[in-house]
Amino acid sequence: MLDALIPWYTTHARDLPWRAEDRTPWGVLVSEIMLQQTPVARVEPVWHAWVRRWPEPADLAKEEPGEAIRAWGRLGYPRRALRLHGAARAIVDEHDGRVPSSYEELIELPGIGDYTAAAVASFAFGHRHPVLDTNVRRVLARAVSGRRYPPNATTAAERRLAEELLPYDDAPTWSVAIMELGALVCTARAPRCRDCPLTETCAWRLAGSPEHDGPPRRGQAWAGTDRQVRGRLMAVLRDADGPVGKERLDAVWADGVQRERALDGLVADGLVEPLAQGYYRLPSGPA
DNA sequence: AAGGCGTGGCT
DNA sequence: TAGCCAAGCCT
Repeated sequence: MLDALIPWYTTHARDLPWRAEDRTPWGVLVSEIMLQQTPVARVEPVWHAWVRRWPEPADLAKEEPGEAIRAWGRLGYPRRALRLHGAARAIVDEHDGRVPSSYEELIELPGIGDYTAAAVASFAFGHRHPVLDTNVRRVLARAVSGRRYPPNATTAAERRLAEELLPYDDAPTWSVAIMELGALVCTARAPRCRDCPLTETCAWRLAGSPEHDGPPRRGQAWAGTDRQVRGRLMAVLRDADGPVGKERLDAVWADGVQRERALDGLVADGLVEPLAQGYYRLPSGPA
């Protein structure tokens, strides 16, 4: 089933740098972390700058964590930068500076969960692991299960299906192909079924493209949340050369209770380092 | 296991 | 316009 995926991929794949012939495991790992919840177009320039500046895990491991956060720029979810820095240090300390190749070792690294461990093991090392990201889940929901969207949380049935479908011959190419189809054609909001190589056998199409049934899909509040305040605080610290006085942080949000809560949260998360005299900076410390 | 966690483009 | 959405992870 889904035999048309790889032929479609060979003619429609985007030319992305972390897929190039000369890709490195470190470059693949960096790309996968950056791509967590962040679109390709925003990742690409930051990825180039990152791997040029830190070509090996050891290069990043020597830096302060704050430098990683600053280089992360506006990709969002800056905890990922902190965890990537932590992963680089763990790779140096525990793996002789080389990105480990096994799923079991990869998933032990900070910021690497099931998806990213499977993706790096597959795309950097050619191993066979089901790569179950949001694109794959959506394509399988439609093409196989006849539903517009997959369940909110990944189910055992989805894992079983992904494992059953994954070929033993060149699993990584199959995985990147189904991901690419989800990203370019079988998109969430307005799928381009006319351009889809699976359209004639797609269970969702054959069922008449029914609307989503099941519990509503969870949205993410933004305006007025602590996340918005945290984002503003981090922007000030990122754009500053050195320590920042409290009064400059106080200027980003009027509600003092919420502002303090957000700042405390950033400190607790290790994203901000408090200094004496009411000054703050991006973290210099070990973690 | 449900919710927190950034950012910006697209419809 | 205001949501919706983007290669998730962690607790």
